[in-house]
Amino acid sequence: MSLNVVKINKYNLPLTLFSGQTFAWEYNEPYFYGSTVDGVIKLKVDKDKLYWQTYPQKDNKSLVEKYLNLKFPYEEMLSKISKDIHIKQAILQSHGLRLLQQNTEEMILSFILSSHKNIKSIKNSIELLRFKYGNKVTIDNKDFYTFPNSYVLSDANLNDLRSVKIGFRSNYLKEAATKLTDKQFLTRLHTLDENSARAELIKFKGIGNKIADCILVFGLGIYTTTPLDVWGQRVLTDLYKLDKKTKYEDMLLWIKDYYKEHTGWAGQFLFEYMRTRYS
DNA sequence: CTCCAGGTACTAA
DNA sequence: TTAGTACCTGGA
Repeated sequence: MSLNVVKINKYNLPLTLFSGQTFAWEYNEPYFYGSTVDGVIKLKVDKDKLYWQTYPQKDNKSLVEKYLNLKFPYEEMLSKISKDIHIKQAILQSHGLRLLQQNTEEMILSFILSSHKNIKSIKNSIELLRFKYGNKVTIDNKDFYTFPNSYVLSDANLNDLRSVKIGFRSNYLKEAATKLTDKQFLTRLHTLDENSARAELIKFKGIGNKIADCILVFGLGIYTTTPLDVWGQRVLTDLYKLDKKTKYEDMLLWIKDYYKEHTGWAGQFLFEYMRTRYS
């Protein structure tokens, strides 16, 4: 199957796909394969050209454009957030890092699995989940499995769900999937402002502050906030000298006030900076 | 064997 | 509102 091509500028694909926003990707030189709920996306970069194809529905340009957030005014944002030495270094170190815009349903379901687990373990569970409940798509003689939709997961037997090694999260996953089968919920979620959307997300069992912010930024494309995990909080205490006892909400208020409408982007750069510096 | 993970729910003050 | 604790499980 032939690949489509689109011009890109300052887009660091590997960094973006493996920066913790998504657990859907694998690299098989020279291709990246992303198994999402909307199908499998295959990508390859050659200088300023991005080659792509989607499966099983071919040539799904809108999916790729949206997922990779290709239309976002990147340079403009960079100049606005370059306010101090820390962020400038972070941008320099991770030039071309982008925020993806992933399917909201997949964001909710996959990030519920992320709590109190390490990245390797999260990836492993999601891979098992796709294998067990997703649709098989064969590309380049290799089998991929899409991320299961909410109907499939809401129907899943709890003991079967547990076999993907998600422990106590299996209840949360099934409950969330059931709620997500109501498509009006998602439609409405997309119309809400940041705080209303967060309030709705936190109603899910298994979603608290941090995961809600992940979904707001990586799924809904709301950039007035950012998830503050352990690394994000370290950014604020170590680089910006906030008191270590500051609560999540207050840390968030601080960084939101500082980076305004581009908080999500700044947070992503700083997170990456901190993670690679101290881990 | 023990410890802990890119958090969250639950309970008691 | 705030602090303390348990949680499935695999990997270090």
